[in-house]
Amino acid sequence: MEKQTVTIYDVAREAAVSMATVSRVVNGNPNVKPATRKKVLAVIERLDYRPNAVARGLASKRSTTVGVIIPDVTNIYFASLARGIDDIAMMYKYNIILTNSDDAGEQEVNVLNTLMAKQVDGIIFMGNHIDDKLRAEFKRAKAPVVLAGTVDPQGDTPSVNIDYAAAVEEAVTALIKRGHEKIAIALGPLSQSINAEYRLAGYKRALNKAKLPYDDSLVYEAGYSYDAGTKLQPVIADSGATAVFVGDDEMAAGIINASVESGISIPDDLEVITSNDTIVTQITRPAITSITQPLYDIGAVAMRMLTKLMNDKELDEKTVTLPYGIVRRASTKSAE
Amino acid sequence: MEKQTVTIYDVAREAAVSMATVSRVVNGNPNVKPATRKKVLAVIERLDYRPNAVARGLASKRSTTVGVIIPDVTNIYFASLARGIDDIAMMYKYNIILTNSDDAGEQEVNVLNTLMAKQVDGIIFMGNHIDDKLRAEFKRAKAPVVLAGTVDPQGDTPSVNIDYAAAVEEAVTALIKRGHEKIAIALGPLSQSINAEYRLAGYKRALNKAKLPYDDSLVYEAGYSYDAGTKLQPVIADSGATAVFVGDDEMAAGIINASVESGISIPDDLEVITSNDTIVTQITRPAITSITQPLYDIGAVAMRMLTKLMNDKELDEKTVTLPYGIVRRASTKSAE
DNA sequence: CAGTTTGGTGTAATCCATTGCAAAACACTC
DNA sequence: GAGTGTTTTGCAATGGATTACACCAAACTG
Repeated sequence: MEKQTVTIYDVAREAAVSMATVSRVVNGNPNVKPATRKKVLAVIERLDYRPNAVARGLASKRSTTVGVIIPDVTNIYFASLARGIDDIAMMYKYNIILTNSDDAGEQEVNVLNTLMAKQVDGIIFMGNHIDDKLRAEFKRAKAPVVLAGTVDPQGDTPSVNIDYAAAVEEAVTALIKRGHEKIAIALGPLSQSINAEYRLAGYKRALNKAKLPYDDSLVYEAGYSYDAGTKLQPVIADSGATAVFVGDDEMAAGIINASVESGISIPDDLEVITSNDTIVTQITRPAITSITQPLYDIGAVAMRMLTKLMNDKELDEKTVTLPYGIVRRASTKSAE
Repeated sequence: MEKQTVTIYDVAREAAVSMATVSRVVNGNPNVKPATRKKVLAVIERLDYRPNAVARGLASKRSTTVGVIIPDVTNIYFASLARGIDDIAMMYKYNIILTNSDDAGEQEVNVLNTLMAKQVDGIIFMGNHIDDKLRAEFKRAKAPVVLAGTVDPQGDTPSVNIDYAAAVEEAVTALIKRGHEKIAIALGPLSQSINAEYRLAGYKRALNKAKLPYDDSLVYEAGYSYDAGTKLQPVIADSGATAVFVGDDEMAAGIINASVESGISIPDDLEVITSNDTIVTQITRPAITSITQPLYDIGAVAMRMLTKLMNDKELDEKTVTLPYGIVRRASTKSAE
């Protein structure tokens, strides 16, 4: 017993009007006589008619669907952006096709092509690195692309971010002011521009302004995970650094716990500042001082921009920079 | 300068064959002479033709898209399931339309209807409670539905879970064996069957078997969040309970931190066991003993079941129960 | 009151593929 | 070379909407 589908044609017949009129009623086109509208709506109600979005998409060339590429949904940072994206998308009646890319270039390109095949009206891309191949794909795409929480040093693609370099600079400068001279920095892969070209640059700038020497051996590269942090901690301890800036909250949590366990007092022996202000920063003991970012808003603003682009409107600014802050918790000493 | 689209018709013309043949080549239909196939593939390559998935969906009545309803992507528990779902979906060439429901019945129904309008081939539903309204919608849907990490006490809908009641019973029994007589239980809303009909039932069973009295006032209802945990902690402390089972990891983290801060020693004064073994359980100090669940697999198995249903195959079992475990960490004393 | 707008509705083309059926092409057999 | 059986291929219907265009009727204009 196949579940049969009610089509616009059925409605037209029952209501004794043409398909065009039914379509107008469904789409809220004002050029329909109120009496006709009422009659059609009654039939729609009676037959429980629901427009087929696929057919609609084919005819109108708009799928009211946007593609979202995310490195990993289980990463709280990106998941928070995704939440902002979805909420705004829903507000504008768009749906989200969400796909994990694992930050892998090849996979990103693949996914992008699948999304284009599905005729998404736009794409929001999240990732840690944009390379030429990706840029080329973005150009090739018929749909607009917006980057969320993702930097493209070349700035071709519209994007929403905070000023990572300035945030790191401010955080590190605060450490310097408290007298630290050996400040380590633990980041994700330096092959990713967010780390190499923004965070590290901010760190260098802070050192520079304070006329402190930049020392390669205080720069650490690790994975974005708790375990990576615990493994990295002894190395940092050996370096003699008295403070560390960390590029990922889970990594920072790993460093904190491993430090405490090996008898290092935080913040007395080592001050720690991290980057994303996720819930993790409140759970550790001591809790972690962090750069704060409007995560939800980064996603939300990116989606708002995308809706504009999808409707062929101009963007006020192509590269949006939202404000960041720094929230002090117990992993750093109070400023004097 | 409109970006023009290459259609199957263009390919057919250029290759001097019919659309049907092109379609066969694209879909890997074996009834094509190798020479023809090669010729068509060459043209496809040259024109950079990519099939329009929407048109394909309309003609074939399959969208190769599945809907996924999730309470909140930023919840690590559900996000982990989603990751399993997406990986398997991708393996079977399906895409995921992901939508947040906030666990709100009305929103869930809405979203379900939108997904059906988009002609998804199947739906994976995650949530904390299934009511009659939802069950009715599931029946009405033309596409199969599978529940992931979500119980339906009536068991109409295929689902993948662990045996929550047994897990809680085992955890609480272990506490009882260590001599606890006043064991509190902190859960999410009791209006949700996972809490009222499974976790609480397991708790009662454990007490029952040990002939301990069941005391209403040791049952706490709170939100699934860190803050809810910190707020709940003083109440638990006042109850005189010497151990507590918690239904959510973030809530447990809140209870732990608030306890430690108010001078309560964990596990000496209060033992804590939680439910989901997310990364949070490793980050707190003490780390939290937890029921372990194969989160990724719950999602993955659910998606596998859905692919079977979408291809009209029979399910071996409709209600799949995956194994759980209990991992001891520092928030409980070692068993003697 | 003829002439022009405007409003409401229908006709039919279009969107881009899939697919059942029929025909053509080819290979064999006797 | 006719007859039979397979492969290949094409024709054309189909899926369920949107939308340009045409048309008629009602309302307005001077």
